[in-house]
Amino acid sequence: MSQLKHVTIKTISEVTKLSLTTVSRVLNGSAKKYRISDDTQKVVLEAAKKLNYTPNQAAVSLRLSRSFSIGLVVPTLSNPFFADIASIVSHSLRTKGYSVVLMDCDENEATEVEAVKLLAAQNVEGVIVIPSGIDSSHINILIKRNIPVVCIDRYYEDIPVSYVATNHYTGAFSMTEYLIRAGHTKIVCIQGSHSVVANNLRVKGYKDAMAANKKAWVKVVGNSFTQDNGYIETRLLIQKKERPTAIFTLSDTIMLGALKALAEEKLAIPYDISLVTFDNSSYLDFLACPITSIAQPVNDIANISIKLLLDTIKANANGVKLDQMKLLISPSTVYRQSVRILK
Amino acid sequence: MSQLKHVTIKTISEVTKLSLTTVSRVLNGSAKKYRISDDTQKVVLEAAKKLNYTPNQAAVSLRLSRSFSIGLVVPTLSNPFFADIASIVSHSLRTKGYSVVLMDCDENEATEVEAVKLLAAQNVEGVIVIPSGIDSSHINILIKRNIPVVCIDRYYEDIPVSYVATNHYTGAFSMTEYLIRAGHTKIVCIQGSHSVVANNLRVKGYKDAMAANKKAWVKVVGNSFTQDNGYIETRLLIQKKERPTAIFTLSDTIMLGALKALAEEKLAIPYDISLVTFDNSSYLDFLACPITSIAQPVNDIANISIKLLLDTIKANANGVKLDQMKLLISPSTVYRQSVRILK
DNA sequence: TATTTTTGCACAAACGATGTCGCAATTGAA
DNA sequence: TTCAATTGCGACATCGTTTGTGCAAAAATA
Repeated sequence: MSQLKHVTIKTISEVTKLSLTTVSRVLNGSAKKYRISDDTQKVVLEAAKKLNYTPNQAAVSLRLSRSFSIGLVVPTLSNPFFADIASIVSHSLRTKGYSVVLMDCDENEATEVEAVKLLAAQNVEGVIVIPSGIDSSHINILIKRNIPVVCIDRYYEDIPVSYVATNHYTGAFSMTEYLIRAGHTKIVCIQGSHSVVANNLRVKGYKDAMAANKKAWVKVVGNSFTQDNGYIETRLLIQKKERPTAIFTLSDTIMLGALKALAEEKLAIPYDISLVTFDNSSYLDFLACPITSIAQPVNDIANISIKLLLDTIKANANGVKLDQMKLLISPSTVYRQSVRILK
Repeated sequence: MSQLKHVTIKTISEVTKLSLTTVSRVLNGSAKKYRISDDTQKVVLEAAKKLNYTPNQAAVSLRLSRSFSIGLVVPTLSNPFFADIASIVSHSLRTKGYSVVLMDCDENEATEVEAVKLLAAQNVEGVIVIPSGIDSSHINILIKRNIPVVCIDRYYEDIPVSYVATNHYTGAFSMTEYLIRAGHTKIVCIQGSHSVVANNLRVKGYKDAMAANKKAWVKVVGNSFTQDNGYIETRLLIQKKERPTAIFTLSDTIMLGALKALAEEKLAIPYDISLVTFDNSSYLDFLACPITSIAQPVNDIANISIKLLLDTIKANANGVKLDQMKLLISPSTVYRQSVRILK
């Protein structure tokens, strides 16, 4: 069971009869700075290749006190929105020389606290977090250790971290206005969870748009981002005498439930009732009636977060403290055929 | 700009007037082994707490030559199947003391090779990889470095790594038999990419089931796991004189395309045509007609992979080489209302 | 030829934590 | 009182890198 010994610069040094120093300098690219001759460089490089050398990152990290890694904290990757962000973050950061330590928190706040502590102990150089909950105290662990943080989709009043999010408010506002311009007056909003800031902003956008257009028929129902919620609320809505002319579901999950309820009652979209939603899942195009939806700017959010984090890290390294940034990215609306034009 | 100095065991040693050795022993739990008195322990622990000490992982790694981290290589998290696996892997491994380094390869083989190299350099203790491509040479980098590997969903003939996958063959076979038992004879299979092993196994399952039941009308069309592919092939199929009675799409993406084509031609499921698929996305329940589907055993696959990897790591540490395992997990079928019973 | 300058490389000290040895002081036995 | 055993802790080397400093030999200048 020949335990194959690790190849280190020492190995190479012995093989090439050159000092550790020289080998190190060639291998980490500072050869010209220290005037290592081309011949010597060639010798080292060849030996390294032949021995299949890779530097020991732990040693490098220790010496340089840099980890070359960044933490990514997400509520759960089962949510496509978070998964898409994770996807972009992961391979974008890799091209910039960082590896990504993933922490899936299973939508559990306590788990998130643990995750953050672990990341702090690992000396990650920065953290992108999509918070699962309300509390912010764990983020302070990172702040105290001077680790740059960028939040996605949730804003903390009390701590100075940058954040970037969809502009839920304007998204919902403009979608509601679109319905109003199409002649709808009885527009119902089926919301998700009250404890989610994004939800409340969307609701506010809807309400403000209704108010701005002097619509009296303002109605918000529901309480969770689930298909069941959408199904139940829709069933209740359509069996009333005064049926809404349009339903605005605040997520695609809710929308699916609504769809099922409508199908059961043989109500056709958009003839019998109009339906719009938030999220723009890829399957919307392929439903019996393609559904008009607000699309979260996933790419922008991910890329801006990365840039923000990297800038903060760089500034930090130079002793500069960057101002907190609060970025709201406007979502786009994807118009399909689920809204009936009433006027 | 008071650069707050890192708190190390040295700091604690100075504060407590105890030696580095003693502090270290208390802090890493080997106090009783070295007979450190309770008083001393208390002193150290309190100092550590007050100073908010966390061990430097790089130093620990270097010293112990362990990284406490495991690599996870996925084609892309935009695919919910991979995202779900990543989700489970991430928080399950965390509870076992490992952190997960995520490598999203954007479905690009070259990127995957780079990702694997990076993981090797980081001395991860093991790697779970869902390969993007056919080639296996990069996996050898890990093998050579004695890093345990478990593959998901793809089997390499030429290298001794364990793998676990859905039993695509039996899944497709039994679904096809179900259609046959329901009286269907003209069953078309719309496949995904030929270069994906999973696809070919599913196709084989379909063909074998048809052959086993002496059905002459065997027909496989299509060439990619996309909605467009499903749409185009379905349009072609339904305008022929001899229209199939059932369509078996090999992924939900393909299914969505088929659905669109059927809706455009006002063909109702299951009255005019039956439709079954592979993947079981959560929205299948909420389509106009809920679609019968094969569900990949995501949880089992993820958990078994983890167990396999951890076992291999443990065995490796003891100098034992575990046998390669090849596990095929049978998928389940979720029966909904998209199949018409013809007899 | 003598002196300065440049070229090419090596020594040694870190980074933070762990583990092997060893030594003093305390306790117990004789 | 004496010697052995036990208790409680510290000095030091080490893991694999990087880097400031130093010092020969070669080249350039005088």
